[in-house]
Amino acid sequence: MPELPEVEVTRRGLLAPLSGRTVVRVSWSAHRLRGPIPRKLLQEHIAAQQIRTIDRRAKYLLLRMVNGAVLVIHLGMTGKLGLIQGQTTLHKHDHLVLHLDNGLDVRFNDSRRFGSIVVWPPDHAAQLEADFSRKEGLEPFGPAFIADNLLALARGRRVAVKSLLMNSRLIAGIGNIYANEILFAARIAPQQPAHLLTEKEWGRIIQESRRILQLAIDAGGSSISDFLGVSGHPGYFQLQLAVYGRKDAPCPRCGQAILKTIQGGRATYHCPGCQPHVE
DNA sequence: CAATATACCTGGATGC
DNA sequence: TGCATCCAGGTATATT
Repeated sequence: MPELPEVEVTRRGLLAPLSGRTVVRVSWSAHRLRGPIPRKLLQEHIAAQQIRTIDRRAKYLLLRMVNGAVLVIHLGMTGKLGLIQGQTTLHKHDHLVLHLDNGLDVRFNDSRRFGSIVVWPPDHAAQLEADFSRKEGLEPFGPAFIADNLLALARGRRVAVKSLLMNSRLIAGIGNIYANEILFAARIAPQQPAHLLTEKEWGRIIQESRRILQLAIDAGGSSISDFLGVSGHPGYFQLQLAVYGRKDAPCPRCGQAILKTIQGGRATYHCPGCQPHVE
């Protein structure tokens, strides 16, 4: 579910309510997520500790504790973080609860359990973060997200430009919904081999990436099936989607029918009129 | 190395 | 109503 905008909306929703709060207790479900829940590390380094701030890298949230530990949370496909009164009954698929010193809970709910929870202990946090960050791609809002760098990344890669955009080791935060939308806005066919794109075309991808991701953040994210912000409110960017999920509907720009294809195993939407495939 | 397939899960939509 | 089937926003790992 959550791509960069949804993760960022979650971060912004949690930042003020959590900054300076103390996690008095941590509890968890019996299930594993993508990996096992690190019970011991949660107990040792997160319980009874104060939260300093929350950052985002790629689609990961980094809850930084005053003691130097970092709680790393990935929402997977169906993960949500909610802020709720502590006495509320646990819901199905609640897998982690941070009990705060003001009686509120932060609850991580994830039905498909594709999310992940990792703790970096204070002693090793800097090294672990450096190792982690090196494996993640360019941040779309970062200073290195420039045409020269994308041109270099694409050099020699015959893979479709959409697959390159979604490759998290190369570019961070862009998943299937926003890859489709960005390429539509940039008027580039998703199946275009990446190495054929010009510097000018990469420039359009950069500009449209930033514009669309920012619009989506401002709209509270996209609630396609079940994304909710921390207060339980949905996002509204799905109402502005031009191509994603709109097979056979008229293109908002030229009126031609939107095509749905499968590319790299993922549903791909584009307008054959506005995004011509050039060989 | 690059590209594709598969596995991890539940639940909602769809079709019979 | 029930049941089978397909599909879903991500990513790590295996396979070609």
